[in-house]
Amino acid sequence: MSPSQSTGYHHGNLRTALIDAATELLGREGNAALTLRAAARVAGVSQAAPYKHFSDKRALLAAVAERGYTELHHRCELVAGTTREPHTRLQRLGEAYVRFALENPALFRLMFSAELGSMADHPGLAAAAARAHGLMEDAVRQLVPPSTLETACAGTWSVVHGLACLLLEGRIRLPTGGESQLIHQVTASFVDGLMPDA
Amino acid sequence: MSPSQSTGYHHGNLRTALIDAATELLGREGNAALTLRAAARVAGVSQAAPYKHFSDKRALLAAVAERGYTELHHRCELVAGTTREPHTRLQRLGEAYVRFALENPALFRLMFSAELGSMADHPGLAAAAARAHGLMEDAVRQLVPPSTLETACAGTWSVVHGLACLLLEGRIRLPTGGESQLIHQVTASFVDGLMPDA
DNA sequence: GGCCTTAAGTTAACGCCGTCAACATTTGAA
DNA sequence: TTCAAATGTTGACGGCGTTAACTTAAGGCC
Repeated sequence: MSPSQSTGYHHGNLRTALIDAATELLGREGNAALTLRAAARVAGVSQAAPYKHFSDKRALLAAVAERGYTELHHRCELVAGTTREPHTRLQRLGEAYVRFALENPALFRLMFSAELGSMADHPGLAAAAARAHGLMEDAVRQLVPPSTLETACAGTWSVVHGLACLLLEGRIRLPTGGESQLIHQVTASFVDGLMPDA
Repeated sequence: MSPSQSTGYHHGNLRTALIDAATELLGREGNAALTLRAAARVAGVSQAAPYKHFSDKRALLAAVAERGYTELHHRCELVAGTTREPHTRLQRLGEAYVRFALENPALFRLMFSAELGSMADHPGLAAAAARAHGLMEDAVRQLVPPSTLETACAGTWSVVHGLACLLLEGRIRLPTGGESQLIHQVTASFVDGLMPDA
């Protein structure tokens, strides 16, 4: 019998079920609909049950965000694994980052929300975020001299993150060619600018 | 007698007082402390009074955000007015943007928060945001050919916005030299990369 | 100056939220 | 088998956004 089977009174795997429920609520109805009570309702337990598995609401949010970082990391790994050439690889990584954000708007917002509090309070979340970030750092390392690595890395992450945020909130007027082309052009021209001399 | 004088029962200028109160709460205690009831308490009126001036909480948030965009625009104007050389001007604009974000973290988050809903619901907010954005667009126009303006503009905004967000949420490990130097280097190297040929 | 519409306040209530204390049930190890 | 610990339940608290119903002050009109 799987550990996720319910036995009537005891749920079996409520922690995971709550993260599932929260993720679903976030994806389907947005951040405002993601409440502890709603997650409990979806999971079919009482309002206070989540407190046996999460110290407070932020702990559940952190678990959802952690799953988001893991998924982002997974997608980036796929892209990195199928692209050898360093410029192209970094550029595709950037595109994958932005695409992930646009496909999971509420989740992406949560992953960078101040609601989560300090990363220090959620070690698992910090680790998952660091793994995702590490992929990009590796790709940058193959393009720039070590002396400029930190700046180049911060710059790369900033462009893709900023582009994701601005598109997500509808702050950028889309040019002819649409979203995909803008993403391609912005990431491509940034990666070109990274090279010491063109 | 100024229109902001209270006459006992009637406040005199409650709308402005509520925006003041909300801005203060946001700055001193953060987003979570910014509630309609708290703003009303600070302004010294009852919990329902704000509804005579704002249709709902989001309308108050939009007014606060609008003020934020106006202040950001003001700061950027000062920088743009005192820097003639186009590269330097754009770079300083970027630095000013990031500095504004770091000095007003909660306000900056609100200005780009999905809580505000669509910009179409808040024309004043949209206009204030467009003015601030326009300054940057002008600076970019002096650096790149018209054919790449849109991409360059999106890229520029993305870097500075992304850098602001990541620093704000403590996601970037600070190199030796600290925040200011990182901001300077990232913006400078991006502006350098903008030029058609170095 | 008195009247009366209306803008701008008030109080009281509704349902929802996060959270906690007190209690109930199930599980598994001694 | 017994009993402690883990995992559930109910019911309550205060705070939130929001609304309805009521009260007060301001300002134009005769």
